[in-house]
Amino acid sequence: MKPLARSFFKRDAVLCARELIGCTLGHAGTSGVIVETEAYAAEGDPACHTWKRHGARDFVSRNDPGTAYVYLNYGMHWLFNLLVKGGERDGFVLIRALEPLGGVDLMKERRRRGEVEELCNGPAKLTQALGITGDHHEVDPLSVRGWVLAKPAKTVATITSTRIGISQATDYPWRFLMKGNRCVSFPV
DNA sequence: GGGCCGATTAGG
DNA sequence: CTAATCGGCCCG
Repeated sequence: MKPLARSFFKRDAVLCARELIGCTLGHAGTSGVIVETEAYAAEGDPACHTWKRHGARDFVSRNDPGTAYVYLNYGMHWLFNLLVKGGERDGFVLIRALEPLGGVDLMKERRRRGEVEELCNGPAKLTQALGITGDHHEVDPLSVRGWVLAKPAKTVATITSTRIGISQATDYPWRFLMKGNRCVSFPV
């Protein structure tokens, strides 16, 4: 397990989303293996925030690759993305599910419920379990203390499907899951 | 300023 | 199936 380099986020956003499967994400005493992601492209993707929001476009131009893009959805759920920039396609990778690894008791405390496999099997569940909020918007996990972002020793088998929970560009095959993992949000 | 909508979740 | 709950966007 090696820490991800800045260059990991300096390439095609869709490729990056696929390669994040199997990587470890950690924050504030908790960590998990990334088992589900989705890619959103800064250009030409109606489902990406950059399509409508000036603020999102500004975020892309202002920040370095690897920076966290955290936003509030439905007025109550924080969703965690990583900025990909400087490669073929700029964009974001939404982290949608983790397999809990470390600090499981702390996760349960923060979530106040759940079987281990339901602690992080959704984009808003995992931010709650890892203690990620709007305070972490625009922070850089690659250089800020308390964060872990690391690569697995071996490559993992992934499954590709269309993105879920959106109403625009529903046919893009930009959702990635770890093959056979039970901690994904909605199994294919 | 008002109305609408959403990359979701838990509970009935 | 729906309520919860609020920032950003589009009007006007």
